[in-house]
Amino acid sequence: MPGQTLADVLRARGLRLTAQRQLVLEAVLDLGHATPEQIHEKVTCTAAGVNITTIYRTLELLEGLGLVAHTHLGHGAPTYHGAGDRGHVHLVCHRCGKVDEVSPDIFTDVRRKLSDERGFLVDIGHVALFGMCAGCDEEES
Amino acid sequence: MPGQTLADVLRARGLRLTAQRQLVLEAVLDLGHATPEQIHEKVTCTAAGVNITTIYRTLELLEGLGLVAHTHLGHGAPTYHGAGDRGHVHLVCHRCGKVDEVSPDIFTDVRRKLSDERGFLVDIGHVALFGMCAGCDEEES
DNA sequence: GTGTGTGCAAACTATTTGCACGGTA
DNA sequence: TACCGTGCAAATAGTTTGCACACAC
Repeated sequence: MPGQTLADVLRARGLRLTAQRQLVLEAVLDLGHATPEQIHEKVTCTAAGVNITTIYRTLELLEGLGLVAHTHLGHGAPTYHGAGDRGHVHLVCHRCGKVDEVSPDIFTDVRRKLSDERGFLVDIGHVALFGMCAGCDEEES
Repeated sequence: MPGQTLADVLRARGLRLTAQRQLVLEAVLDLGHATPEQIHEKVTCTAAGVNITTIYRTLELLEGLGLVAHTHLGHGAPTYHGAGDRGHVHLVCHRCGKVDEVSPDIFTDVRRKLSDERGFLVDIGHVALFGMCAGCDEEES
């Protein structure tokens, strides 16, 4: 029950629970991967009149609260997803733009190597791999 | 001698060799990882008056010719590098913004797994991993 | 009632496009 | 000479900021 959690987290910091904040969080969790604009669209379906500015401000807030996280999936459109989804790696197709997810388990070795050899701690929730998906690969030929 | 190559590649497609194109390519190769703006700055040192528009158009052209490639390294700033550098993975520090590189060899297993299990072909030249570098990790505590 | 959150408009950054001139081939 | 490439200005997309009103507490 995300609504509960949101209220709690907000209250704990002396922040206010508003319809917009609930809607934005709900939209993010619901859409899975979404740009601010897509979230705006979704929210607008339920509550017309919510400003895109509010979407940006709310996303920033929710990210600060640790409820959502964002990833850069190319060109420049950041996409947001629930922070509970931490631990999924994005596969982005260059050709069709489709975004898929895989378990971060396949990264275990890479993480260890980078940590040992470089002291670099990979943030799995923020990883995106670009390439070509199965469908587009077939068409390619 | 990239200049030679550039001339050849351009001629082969009936395109023209211009000072701007040479300068942009040189800047990209020289800077290693650079945003369009940084490239513009660099080019401007040598030849003032080159328009940022030209930088964008030239980068697009050079990328089409396979001479340079770009990667998204966060927030939305695309960075360009020589296509000959194909096969390096970027490590981007969330904290200090530093960009490091590692050999793509560490990705061999991941690539194979994704290819086998998902049919997804990872474009190594386009990979960026986010996280925290050794230096920032020490300061963090 | 008080102060935070929102909407609106404008500013800003990054990038793209249209058009006329200049330079390469 | 012919046409590509460039510079300039304006358009566009994405995001941020300032300010006044409204609503959660």
